[in-house]
Amino acid sequence: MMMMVRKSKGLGERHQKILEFIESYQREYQHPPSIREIGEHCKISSTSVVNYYLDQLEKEGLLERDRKISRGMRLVGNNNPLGDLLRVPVLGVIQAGEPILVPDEAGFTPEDSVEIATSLMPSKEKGKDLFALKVQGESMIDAMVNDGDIVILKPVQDARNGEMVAVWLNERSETTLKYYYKEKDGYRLQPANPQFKPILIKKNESLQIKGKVVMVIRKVDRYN
DNA sequence: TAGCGCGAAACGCGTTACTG
DNA sequence: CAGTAACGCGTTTCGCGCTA
Repeated sequence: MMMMVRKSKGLGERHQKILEFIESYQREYQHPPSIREIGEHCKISSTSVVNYYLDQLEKEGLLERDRKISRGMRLVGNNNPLGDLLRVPVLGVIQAGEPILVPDEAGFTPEDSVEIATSLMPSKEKGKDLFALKVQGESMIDAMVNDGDIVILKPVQDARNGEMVAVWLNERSETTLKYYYKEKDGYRLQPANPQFKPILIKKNESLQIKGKVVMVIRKVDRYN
């Protein structure tokens, strides 16, 4: 006998509508909608039904849910052509110009986070506990790192010469973003902007590498 | 009859706002 | 400043109508 019933796979009208709504809501508000908001928009009067559909979408692999957190849902699959997003915490601001004092003893203050598509990442860095810093200053301008950009870093203790790193200068209580070179009598922190002089660290001063830059998110100023 | 699609309402829990 | 009321939100339970 013929049936017009939905197959167990495949999406019904409401599934589609919910997905579209989540997507557009997310674009507008930068976070997912609540169950009640979905219901309201999709003409579903009961939260249990929305939950019911979200469960199904999750089973279909179109949605990920985190039940610990309210609004804990995320679209996956073809809805995001770039692939999964990785949330990277922005731990604070780092100087790429003259190094300056930083507010707390850890060197960084938690602030915000950015999402980057894993498909854009160097594959070896995936899954590491990366962190991000907002760049202030222009000493790395020739390395395509500008004031206001965000750099993604991998936490490391050592770096090879020529790598761009975030370092903590113990004796000076300062952080800075520079190219790293180890030399006979200490370290040289080289800016990429010829207008800035390298910072020379003598052997008796200590320096702590916080991480090396694996990716740069450029800020494009469209207002001038 | 069993299972699905759906709705109403109660419930639980964390956060925010108010108040003495 | 503690106590509590209000709120936002997700989860659970129950029940109804339909159909295979």
